[in-house]
Amino acid sequence: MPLNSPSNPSIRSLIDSCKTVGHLYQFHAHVIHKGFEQDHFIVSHLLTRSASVSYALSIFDCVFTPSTFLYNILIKIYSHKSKFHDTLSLFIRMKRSEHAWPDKYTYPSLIRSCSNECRLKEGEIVQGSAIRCGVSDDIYVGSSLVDFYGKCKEMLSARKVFDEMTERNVVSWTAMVVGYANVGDLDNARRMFVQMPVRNLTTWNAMVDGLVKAGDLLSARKLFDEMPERDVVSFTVMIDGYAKVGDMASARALFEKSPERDIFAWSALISGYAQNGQPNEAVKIFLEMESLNVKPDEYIMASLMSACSQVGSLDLAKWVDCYLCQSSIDIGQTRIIAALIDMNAKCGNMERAKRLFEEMPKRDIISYCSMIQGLSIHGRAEEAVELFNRMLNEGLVPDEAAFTVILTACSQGGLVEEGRHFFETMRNEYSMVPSLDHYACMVDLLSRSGELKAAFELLNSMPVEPHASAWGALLGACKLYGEVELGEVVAKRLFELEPKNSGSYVLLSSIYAAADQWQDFAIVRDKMQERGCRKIPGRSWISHYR
DNA sequence: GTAGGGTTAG
Repeated sequence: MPLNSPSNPSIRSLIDSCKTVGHLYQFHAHVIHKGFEQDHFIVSHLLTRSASVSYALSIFDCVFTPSTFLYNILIKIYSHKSKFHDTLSLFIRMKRSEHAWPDKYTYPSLIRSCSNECRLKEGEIVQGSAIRCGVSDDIYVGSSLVDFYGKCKEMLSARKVFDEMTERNVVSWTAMVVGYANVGDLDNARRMFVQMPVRNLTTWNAMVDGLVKAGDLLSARKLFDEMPERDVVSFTVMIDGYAKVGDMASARALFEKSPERDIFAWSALISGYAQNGQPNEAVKIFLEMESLNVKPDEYIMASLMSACSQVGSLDLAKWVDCYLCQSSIDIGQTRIIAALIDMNAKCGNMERAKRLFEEMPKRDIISYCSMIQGLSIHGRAEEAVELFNRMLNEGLVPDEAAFTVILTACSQGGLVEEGRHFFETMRNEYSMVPSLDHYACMVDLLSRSGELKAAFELLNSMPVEPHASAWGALLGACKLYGEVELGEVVAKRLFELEPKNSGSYVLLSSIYAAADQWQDFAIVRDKMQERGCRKIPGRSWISHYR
């Protein structure tokens, strides 16, 4: 490698020709071998090309007297990839150094690392430091501060910085738009958007995203259509918006129209399908993406696993599990482990789920619930109860969802006493107000085990109106246990709640039929026709309650 | 003299 003069301008192209991190390592070794590791020009290029924070630090630490330039480059790398504390330590090290002093280039990165974690107090101190350094009038410093206060939802402070800026550009204005949109103040966001002298693509995207996040899809789409130009971000923002409200047809249409598809766009569509009950479609899109050699990231894999959980296919789950383990994605992340456990548990691979679960350094409520639900789905209610108790013994505080999971498990396994116990525990020990779902579980549990009177009393004691499916569960049980009188009362409530639902009429009529009350049978069937509802075979929710 | 900073999507 020709490297005679350390400050040779061709050094940049030499470093740029390092295609992989491995090449860069080789080049770095060469630099050290030649004794050029003190050359700031070479080191700055190496730093900007280094892929990881730790590697950047190792290059940096070879330099005896790092300059302000080098500190600034490293602080920027830290502000993008590291925790606030590491960035701050670097800043303190810089201030103590005799060869470097913070300047106007230092602060934007430092402020950014405060914004990343919404460190309001620390950011204010950094702002004071910038003022003492005499760099607070810099447009980059000002814009970073506007963004920082916006991210911390302190729009009065953001406004103050913005108003006091001696010079503003499209970035400063956009930061204000983003800030207002973030706190839900769409009026002011729009006002800034209209007032600003120049708007760029980022500004438009930010405004569209603000409207999407506020749930105003119509205005967002209107603005999207008015955009002078659109990039993949513009499309992704809208696709995501449609996916969030469940309008997958519009999301798909825009996805097809998007001229470019990056990982965010694929992710928006896949997670949209996964979250809106179309898991097969999610898997299809994933395979399409994969065939185009786009490498999925952990967000996409989490969506895919959620889709698999819904499909419940063991083969598919095994394939995804293998795919994930062979990929470069770090499967140590809580989010990934949780999704893996959930998928394996729901698809019936309890051994794999259990191993993942037990190997976790610390188990949280989410992973416990995945395991409990998996056991419950596969008819292992007693084990589910055991696991729930283990969770309590570990000192974890169950939330509403956890109680829904355990009550469902008890209901499906016919564990009446345990179900009652957990229902009471929830109310008394954790002073939680049972939700409609919790009541519905209990009604279902009591109904299935033949305690129809208790179920009826529970329904009537509810502080809020139960949803129809809870009454439906009881009506189904009335049929099962031949309870004509109670069935009549319950059916009457259901007719009021859902006059068009044929299921209740069908159930009541078959209760009469089973009791040989054919006259009543005919009356109900007539009433059903009169009200214009038809029996839709196999589609009614009642089929769940047989 | 080379090299360094701020705004958008999960």
